[in-house]
Amino acid sequence: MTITIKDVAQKANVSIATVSLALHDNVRISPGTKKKVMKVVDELNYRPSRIARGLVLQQTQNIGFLLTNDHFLHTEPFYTHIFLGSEFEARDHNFYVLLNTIPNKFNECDHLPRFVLEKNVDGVIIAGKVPLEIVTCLEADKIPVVFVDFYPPSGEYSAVLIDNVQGGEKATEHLIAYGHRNIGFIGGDMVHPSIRDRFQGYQIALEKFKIPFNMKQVVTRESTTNRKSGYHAAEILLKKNKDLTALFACNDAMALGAMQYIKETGKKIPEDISVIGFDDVVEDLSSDPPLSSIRVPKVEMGIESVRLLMDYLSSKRPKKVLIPVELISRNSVLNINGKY
Amino acid sequence: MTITIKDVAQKANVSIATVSLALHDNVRISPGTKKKVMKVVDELNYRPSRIARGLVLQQTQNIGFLLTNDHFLHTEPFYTHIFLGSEFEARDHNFYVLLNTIPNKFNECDHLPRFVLEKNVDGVIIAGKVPLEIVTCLEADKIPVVFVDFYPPSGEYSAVLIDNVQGGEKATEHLIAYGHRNIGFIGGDMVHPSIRDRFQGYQIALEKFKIPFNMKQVVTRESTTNRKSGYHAAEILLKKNKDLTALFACNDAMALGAMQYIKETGKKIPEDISVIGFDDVVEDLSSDPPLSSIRVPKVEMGIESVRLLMDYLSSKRPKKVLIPVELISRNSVLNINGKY
DNA sequence: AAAATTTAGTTAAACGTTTAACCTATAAAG
DNA sequence: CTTTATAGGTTAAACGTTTAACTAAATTTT
Repeated sequence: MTITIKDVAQKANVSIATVSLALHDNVRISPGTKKKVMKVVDELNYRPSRIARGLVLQQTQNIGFLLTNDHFLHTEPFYTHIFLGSEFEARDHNFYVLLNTIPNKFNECDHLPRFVLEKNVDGVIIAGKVPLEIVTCLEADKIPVVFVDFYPPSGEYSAVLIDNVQGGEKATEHLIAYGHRNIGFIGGDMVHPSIRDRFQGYQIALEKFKIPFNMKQVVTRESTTNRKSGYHAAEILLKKNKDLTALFACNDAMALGAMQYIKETGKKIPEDISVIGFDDVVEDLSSDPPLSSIRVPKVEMGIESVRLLMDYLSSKRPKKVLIPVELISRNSVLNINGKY
Repeated sequence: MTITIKDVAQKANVSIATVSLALHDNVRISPGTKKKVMKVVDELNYRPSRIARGLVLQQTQNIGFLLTNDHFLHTEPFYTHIFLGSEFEARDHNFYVLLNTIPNKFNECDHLPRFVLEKNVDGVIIAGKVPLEIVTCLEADKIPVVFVDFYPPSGEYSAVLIDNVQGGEKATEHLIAYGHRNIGFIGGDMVHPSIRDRFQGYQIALEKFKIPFNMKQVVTRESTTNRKSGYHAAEILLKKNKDLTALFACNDAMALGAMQYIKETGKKIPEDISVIGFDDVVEDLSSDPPLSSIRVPKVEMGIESVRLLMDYLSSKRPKKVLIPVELISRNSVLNINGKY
């Protein structure tokens, strides 16, 4: 029913080889025949079957996109935006992106995503932290891999990483520029490298402006990085440090939790305490006041990850890209210069 | 390099046909040979190539998932959860889901998603409202289609739809059960059938409890359904109706906007005004107070949409499914029975 | 015991491409 | 005028499956 290269060949009165070569702009085909073929292609609205193509070319033109279930469901819209970015860029390279979430725990290579088992992808993008076993399994199968927002502790891979240190600096420097000198840091699970890097950025910024670093102004013992732990951390911090004028939370969820605690104690944001977050996932109008944050260009990260994969596919050389971040100034930070 | 059916056949000392038949549990193959083949399959870790399979079977085992750019980027996490549900179910049927966002405006069939042009899907799931032109184009290509959370004005299709009328009823009845008699309705773009249905549910509930319907307590003229229009609608409603004790917003975004307006006028939620939303996309802790809402089982909708597509693929008969919704009672609605 | 049926496999065609190897006519070189 | 090169195609094999049609041996039926 669906029209194939045969139909085109027949109607154009040439062999199917000629059609194929014409479509690939081969020099062997004269301009005249090329035009003739193209006309028929247009008339019949012919498109090569990607499946047949894939079979003979031994390539799938598919990219696997891997993240854990939790990351897909609960860290909206962070990873979904990265995914979408990868879709955009993949389209330009005529690739499809096959999403596959994996369980948070991973035991055996048997449970690798289908597209890996069935050799249905030319490469895989891994977004966020995943069980290391899966990396080992992919390694064994020699599947090209690009990591996004995560880098395994050992090995040499292509990766798209957020410049978290720079982000931590920018956030802290923004507070400093607005006159703040007693700045609390709300960190979560310090095992996660992003959090560590943001913390490092915080320290670098303090040092740069000769502000003494005080371990009392830092909470790094929360085991999670959600709203609840932000609330809890703010409580600890503000009870212990009466002189804090600003808080830097290492993600927006924690910042929201901190804001909630601050409000519940009857204090005003930003008049009494300024708050800045990280990730910029809180939509513009959905916190009160709108939360200043560090924007991470998620779609761009997805785009970049596909580029790195394409690059690796041809060069076989891993490459790392650091994605710069941007300060988004809204109304949760008060300029207190000259006030105290 | 990658092992094929030939390798298995060779090592098991049978023909490739035998391997294939054994893998499909064909009766022609004796249990002994079957076992022998399976052993080799296991040893070599063989998996049939889905591409070769697709070519001979003339089926892709792919499902296209279509939504507009806007829906993917701005209506988080609604459609992404539906998408994930479809991925789950597709996996069980050994299908892949190819996501493709389309621009909000659509001109010509040339710009159909690649997977349609290249005949790379056996069917398409369309989530949310899309330009009607695209439906026409798909119709012309005779591609099986399942709609989710949208139904085109004409034609007979498989569809997974939210029981919005029921939802409107449940929300309104909840308010009524809690003693509210003056209930405002915040609707958005009434062109969208979901909104109309939710409004209808509101009316049905009022009627059921013999509460007079008052057009003054209703805003249906907002052109969008976001936070901002919720804010605006609440303003109109509360200025006009001093006796309102509760608001039913036809989605959570508008509910949040309404809450913001209420708070800004110095009133308390739920003490002064109760608010209930719809969709339950606001995460448990991220509004203050936590917003009561009507939960829509998004993942289940995705699952159901794949089931309908599978069903259609074998039966060629369109089928519609109404998805029931659930009241999620949190703290934005006050029980005022006996208070007035 | 011959014929018919059943069992358990094999052979080969088909799916729709790509492309190396081959062919034929024409142009250029010797 | 013969040989060689070039231009512009065509033929056929290959990719990895599935499956209809075939076959040979074993078993059952007559």
